[in-house]
Amino acid sequence: MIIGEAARASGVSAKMVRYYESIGLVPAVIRTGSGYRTYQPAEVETLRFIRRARDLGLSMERIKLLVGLWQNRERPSREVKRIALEHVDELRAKIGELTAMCTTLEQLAATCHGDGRPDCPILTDLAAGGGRTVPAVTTKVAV
Amino acid sequence: MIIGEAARASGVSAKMVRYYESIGLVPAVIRTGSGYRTYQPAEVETLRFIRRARDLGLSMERIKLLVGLWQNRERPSREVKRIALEHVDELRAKIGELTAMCTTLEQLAATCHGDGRPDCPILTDLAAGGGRTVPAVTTKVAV
DNA sequence: CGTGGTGATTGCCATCATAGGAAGGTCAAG
DNA sequence: CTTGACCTTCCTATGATGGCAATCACCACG
Repeated sequence: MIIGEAARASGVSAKMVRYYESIGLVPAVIRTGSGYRTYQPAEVETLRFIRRARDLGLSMERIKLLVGLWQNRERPSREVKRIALEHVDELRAKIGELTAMCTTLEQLAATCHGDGRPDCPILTDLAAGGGRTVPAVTTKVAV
Repeated sequence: MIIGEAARASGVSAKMVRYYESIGLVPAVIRTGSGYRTYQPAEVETLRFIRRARDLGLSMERIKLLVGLWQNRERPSREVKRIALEHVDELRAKIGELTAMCTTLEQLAATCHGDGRPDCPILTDLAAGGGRTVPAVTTKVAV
């Protein structure tokens, strides 16, 4: 299989396949005489694994760990679970942040009549400081 | 006021103040003879406005619109409300995505015994395809 | 055997908002 | 005058991906 076929079979774009190889997430594969990358079923499966992990919002760093654990038959499941739960914690934190923002904005919007008149509590609040906004604690979870 | 003072007074870093100027979010300010940017109270207030909008997770694009509306005394509050509600919709969508990911991962983690044994349903599921994962619909809301 | 079309290769640029640093100029206090 | 804090511009990096361009490889058809 060459890269386009492996891409279709795994759901990872050819571009991303090369990128994953360049950052060492997957090892370099065997090339044909003319330089085309060739993929074995096991390598396609790894790509699919990575794709699903990304769909769950895991960072490259954690996916790297998981791929390593996945390919090691001796791994303790404790490790895998720990990584998964760390990610769950981050997801929850992020959800909390977004929810707080959403709530604040909804409240502001609710008090804005939203017609042709210029006075607007949303702008007033942004200008004055609205002490109830939650500062954005930037985390790494971005999907 | 020079940039460091304006930064402290507004909560926006000096670095970001220059960046906002470079992208046209705020107009260029008057310089001293030696090239230092000088800030008037009104300009500091604008920076504070921007900072609060960012704390609510608004994109630069929307903040640009809001700053324009804020400085226009004739604006219809309808416009402001529309922008705010668009952002609320995006926040809700993002929260939904993250929640789905979180739920999936929590369920997987719950079925993993997490001890020294190597068998792990989390890895099994990632490898096999776990049809209940929600594909990551990338939106622009990232805080 | 030539040619056309599809797909591979590498490499560079862009995103978005922010952080860090280097190299050099400016200013106020000691 | 020196020191140190501050300013200036420019460059680089982040994370994951998309896009573009030049060049090359392959297959099928005439």
